[in-house]
Amino acid sequence: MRVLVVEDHERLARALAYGLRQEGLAVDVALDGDEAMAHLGANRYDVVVLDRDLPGVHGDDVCRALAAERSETRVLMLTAAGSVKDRVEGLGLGADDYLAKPFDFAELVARARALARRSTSPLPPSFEHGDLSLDPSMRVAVRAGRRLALTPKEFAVLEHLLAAGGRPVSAEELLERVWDEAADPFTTTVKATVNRLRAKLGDPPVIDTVRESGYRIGGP
Amino acid sequence: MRVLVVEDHERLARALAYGLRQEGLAVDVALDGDEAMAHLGANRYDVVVLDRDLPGVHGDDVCRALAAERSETRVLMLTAAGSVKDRVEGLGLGADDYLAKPFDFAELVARARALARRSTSPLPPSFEHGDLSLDPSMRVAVRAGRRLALTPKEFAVLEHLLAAGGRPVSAEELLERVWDEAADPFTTTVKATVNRLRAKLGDPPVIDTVRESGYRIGGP
DNA sequence: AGCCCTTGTGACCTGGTTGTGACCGACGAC
DNA sequence: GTCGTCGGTCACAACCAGGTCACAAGGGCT
Repeated sequence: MRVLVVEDHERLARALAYGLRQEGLAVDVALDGDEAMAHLGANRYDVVVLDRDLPGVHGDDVCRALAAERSETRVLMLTAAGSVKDRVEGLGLGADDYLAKPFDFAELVARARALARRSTSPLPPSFEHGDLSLDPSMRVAVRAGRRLALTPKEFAVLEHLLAAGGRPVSAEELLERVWDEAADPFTTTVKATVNRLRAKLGDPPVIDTVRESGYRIGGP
Repeated sequence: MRVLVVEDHERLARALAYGLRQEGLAVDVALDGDEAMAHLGANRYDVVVLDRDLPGVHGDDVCRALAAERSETRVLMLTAAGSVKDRVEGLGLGADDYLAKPFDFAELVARARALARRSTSPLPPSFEHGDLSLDPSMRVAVRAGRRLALTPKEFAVLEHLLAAGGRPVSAEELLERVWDEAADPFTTTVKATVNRLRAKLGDPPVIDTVRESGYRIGGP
């Protein structure tokens, strides 16, 4: 677990770093806002312990910057002022937690740990093929930089073809996967849908036909 | 944003629920630990405001149970005792934040919001999208320099769509997150609310419809 | 009490999506 | 070359997800 301590009082900064290291955390120190920004640009931290009153770039601005780039890094803000108003303000800025000086050191550690505990987010799968990309979770398909307006069926068919990764997919398989169990194998539905899909995909062609076997995504 | 209030003093529970609803949150109430577990099993909450002293299943146990199943739900613990020792203990149990009675209501709300923000993904305290900006903590939405008069439900829906960051959000998901348990899944409520929201947002359109997938914030 | 704002509700409308069959065109077998 | 088969193309109609609207219940505020 990696922590950045941002605190302009050098004495306090050292004490914090020492204490946190004793707890088994990896700690870097920044003595002002600019230094903090530099560290944050260079490394990935789980938690930033951030003094609000800083020379140079203000603590609030560091906080805002992190929020603006949707960083994974959590912010635990420290402040001299302990009034309720300040606390609410700090949380409003995008801080994830707030501690007023003077604080108990055990509490600081406990809070830092609580913040770091769940800071991971899984990446959704998406497909790329040449100038075509498709993101199922976003429900977005892009060809050559242009967003495609695909209908649900078209999107689902394209998704399956991409997921097959070049393997030919038969009409029966598509019927089974994309359509529901009421699928009538003797209709021309798949043909029609693929036809419309191809039209929307434009040139050069993406979907090849393999006679007797079905459709597949063409070579790059 | 969906919240479960667990508090055995009915009077306080009602007051909390009322106040949080005023803030535009969807609130359910449980009056003891067993009720709490039942609610937690049935629904997905962003935050649980949890009294520590409870009849039946103790607050600490509710907390442990959530921690054990690595739930996404954040716990904001309330306690009569305000000593530092208690606070550390609470955090150690898996609570994400801790508030001693008597507490300031504005702070409770701010902390609940901050916790909820963490639970979905690390989100900035405010959203910007084109000429639209929205600040949840201030409950202010602005389009093209003009402040929008949004109702609580409209605001919450817009907030969720912005928080989803372009991912389509289904009507079910919105019902689940913005409305509380009293919501009837077979009604046209979401449609109507989105309709009114669109009208207030004006042109050009901000909310796209993705057929069979839901609504999403449109392209930049 | 009376007013107004918010929200829920159902009826109705609408346009895109999809299924369908007729027809066409390409390719391979002989 | 001729034929047969498979796949492509097209226009059309039905369907249904979603949009719109008016109204009413509920609750807060004066």
